[in-house]
Amino acid sequence: MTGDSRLADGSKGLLQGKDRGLGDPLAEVVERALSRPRIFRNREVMRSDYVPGSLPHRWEHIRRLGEILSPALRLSRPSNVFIYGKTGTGKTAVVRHVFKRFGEVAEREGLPLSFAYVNCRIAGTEYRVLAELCDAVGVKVPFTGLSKAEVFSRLRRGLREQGGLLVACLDEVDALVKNYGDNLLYELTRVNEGLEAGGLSLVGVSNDLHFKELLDPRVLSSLSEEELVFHPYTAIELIDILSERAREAFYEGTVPDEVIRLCAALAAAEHGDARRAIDLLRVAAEVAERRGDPRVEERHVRLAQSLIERGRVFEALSTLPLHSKLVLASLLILHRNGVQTPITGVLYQAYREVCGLIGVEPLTSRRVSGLVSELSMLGVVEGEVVSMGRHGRTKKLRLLTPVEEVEEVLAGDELLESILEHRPSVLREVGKR
DNA sequence: CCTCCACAGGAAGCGCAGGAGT
DNA sequence: ACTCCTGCGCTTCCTGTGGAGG
Repeated sequence: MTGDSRLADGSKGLLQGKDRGLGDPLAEVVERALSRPRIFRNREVMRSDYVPGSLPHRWEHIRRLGEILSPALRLSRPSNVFIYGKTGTGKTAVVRHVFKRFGEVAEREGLPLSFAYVNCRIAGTEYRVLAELCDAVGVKVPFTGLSKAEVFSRLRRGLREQGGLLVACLDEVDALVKNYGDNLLYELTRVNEGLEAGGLSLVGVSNDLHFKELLDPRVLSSLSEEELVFHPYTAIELIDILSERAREAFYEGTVPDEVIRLCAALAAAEHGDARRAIDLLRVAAEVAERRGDPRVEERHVRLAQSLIERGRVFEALSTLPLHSKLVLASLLILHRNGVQTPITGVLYQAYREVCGLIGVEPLTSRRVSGLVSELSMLGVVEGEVVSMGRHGRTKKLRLLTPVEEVEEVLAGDELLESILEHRPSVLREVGKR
């Protein structure tokens, strides 16, 4: 994910010493690794998918969710719950915490009760969400090949035959609904009809506060029989969270309070995202450890901040499909030639030329405009719709990512590297205006 | 005030891949 | 071998629109 150690390494540094040639190239690395002052006691604790034993400042939410779901322990179907709040406010952690505890109880008491956690954005499609739910009730379905209706009826049958309860958390449901509409949710909220014993309870989780507006009123009322709202953490709360993690993750005295306060303050400034705060502290500690410094300091945090940012950009850009890269390359070429904010038409022409240079069939303008929107959702470019009167209505595009970073990514690709020096003929027309 | 440009962006549908069932 | 299903990337066709210039 963001700022992982591969990126934090700075691969350039690794290459520089490669030809010294004498002896065992690993000897020094091994020695340094063993002798270096250690900062991490337990790295796991700082990972983003770690479920902590206690969640500071979320006791109330845990208790509420526990109360709502508690009928499950008596094998009666709990109300559906809808949870919303921004990223990194502890929604997922709270749900997982409650699921884990209840799961333990169910197992101890031998209750026919199971808990499923599905991240809809990662699952990606309605089919895969359904497949994961099936999996949770012990029904095996193939990756693909069945109609959704078939998978759905198998889920139903599974629930009926098992006669138990399934409490399913659909994390990031907004992603599902935005792409596929609320059909699946509607079906799922109705799955209990005609089941005498057992059934399905849903815990919907969304980052998007306006998500409710996308839902059919019937789905909404059934999904949010209960509601929980998570507010962003304040800087003070983040300090507690980080301190608690730090106590487990690091050796004593290696992470001073002011470092924690800095990480908390930086993350609080960006919507109180606890995950960001934890990532920042983790990467800062990794930087310090790699440099052989005995403790984490402010400069490590600053460095971590830029590493995470660059890592995110690099990751996002280098995994882009070919034509998105070509669009980006076109934008870069125009930028290099002094056109910082080209309009759609100019970009598309430059793109077609670029395609011609490397012998790739260009996509239609409609598709390219879609790619541009994707890039702008990634925060790589910015598009502002402007009206130029007689000259129509179009979009002014601008690179948001620093040029050098885009160059770095594109230059890594042989095919693209060769076109970056191109001087598009569109420029002449642009010059005329 | 009206026109009309140069697109934005929605809707629908196509062809293909990957896979299941028969 | 054949049919049927979904997802995906894409094209085609379309309607909508802010405002400079007439």
